[in-house]
Amino acid sequence: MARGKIQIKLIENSTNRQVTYSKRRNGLFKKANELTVLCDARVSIIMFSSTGKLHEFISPSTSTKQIIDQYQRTLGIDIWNTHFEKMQEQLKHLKEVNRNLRKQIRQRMGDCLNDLSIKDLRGLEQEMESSAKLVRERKYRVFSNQIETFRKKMRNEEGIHKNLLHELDAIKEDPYGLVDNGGDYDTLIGYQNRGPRVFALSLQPNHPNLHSAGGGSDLTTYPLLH
Amino acid sequence: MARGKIQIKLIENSTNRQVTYSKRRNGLFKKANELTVLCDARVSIIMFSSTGKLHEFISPSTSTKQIIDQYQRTLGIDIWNTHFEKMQEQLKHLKEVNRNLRKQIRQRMGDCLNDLSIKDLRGLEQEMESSAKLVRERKYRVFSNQIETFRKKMRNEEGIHKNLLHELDAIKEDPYGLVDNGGDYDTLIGYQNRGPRVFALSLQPNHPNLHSAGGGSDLTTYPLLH
DNA sequence: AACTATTTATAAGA
DNA sequence: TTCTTATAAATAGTT
Repeated sequence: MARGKIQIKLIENSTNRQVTYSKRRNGLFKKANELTVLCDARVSIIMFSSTGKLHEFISPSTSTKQIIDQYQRTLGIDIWNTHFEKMQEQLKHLKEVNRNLRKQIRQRMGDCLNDLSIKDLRGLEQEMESSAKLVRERKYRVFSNQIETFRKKMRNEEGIHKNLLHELDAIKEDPYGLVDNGGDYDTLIGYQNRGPRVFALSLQPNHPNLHSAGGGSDLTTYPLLH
Repeated sequence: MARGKIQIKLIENSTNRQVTYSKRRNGLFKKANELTVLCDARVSIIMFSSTGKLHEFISPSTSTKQIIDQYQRTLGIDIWNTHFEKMQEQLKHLKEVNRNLRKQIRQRMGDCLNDLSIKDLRGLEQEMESSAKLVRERKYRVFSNQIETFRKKMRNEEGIHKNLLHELDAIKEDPYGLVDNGGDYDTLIGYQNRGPRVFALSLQPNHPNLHSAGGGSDLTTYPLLH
């Protein structure tokens, strides 16, 4: 429209086309903006170049989403709304279910009983009693399991303790038994090998180490005593 | 842009604004069309006038839905998805809450007790016992209310019954009393009016209708648990 | 990206 | 709304 009229048909020269696209795009957006301001309108322009590049204009007072939503509403079309509304319904439903669940719990806590008939109350009471029974049984079961486990541990520890006392007695009754063997290194070595047990005993005389029995760490004492 | 320069600001005169909107809209659409042809682009223009009227331009080779879909895809599917994903998260969260609520209820029904420690079990048991007490108390209360209401009704009916018997006796003692009254229908009518109550009593003597007392709904527990 | 001759859009009036 | 037209704005082709 300057330096010569052009026909409105595809610009063959790719570079020219690109340039014209850019110039006219700016022109279009400028016009759109002027229209927005002059006439208090809301305009959304979305365009893709032949190379697939996206450009958009949106009136400052709004957003593309708003425009498209309103567009849909105006045309009564449903592009995403089917999906969207389904989700909203699902949400609503879940909230309702949730509310009911909470109510149930409250009823099971002795609250919110006003809507219940005698029949309901009787049913609820009986159910709660039998449920409480189950809880109680479970409690006893867990409890007695623990007791049993503890007893086993105790018995085990008692055995260890008894053995240790026996060894201690043996040592006391023959305190010089080792000296009789004189300079025999073998025996000494043997003694040293057995030493740790004694040291363990004498170092922790008041610590029948209950923890070790479970297995685990102190592998020295436990295996030898059985 | 002719016959005088204008400032780009809202046109105060409503008629002028309307005219300008129309003219410039045409101009914009013409430009958009030229751009489409010259540069092989695809353009979507959606606009709303200040009065909410919708106008749209779409390049002949495509459709508004296509443009909008491509727009979404190009932007990384993220115009509605923010909203959308929020909803999904909310959904997920609600489902989780739901799951927990159901678990709580199951525990209160004596099920799913495996994860609970003795402490938990003890707490649950005590709570359930005190709750059961509340339910029981409520049951007694509703029940005794109903008994009381029923007694009142009974007393009332007994009174009516007694009166009727009296009347009957009176009639027996004076079997021709009616003749004395001659054609006076009042007595007869009075008797009939009170009749239905007697029928009601005699028809449901064994149905102290317990359910109806609760009034409300059976909104309770059970349907939700499955 | 800048320039500019020319075309096009359009404000105001009819 | 549409037409007219003087004038502002856009822009094709050039640098």
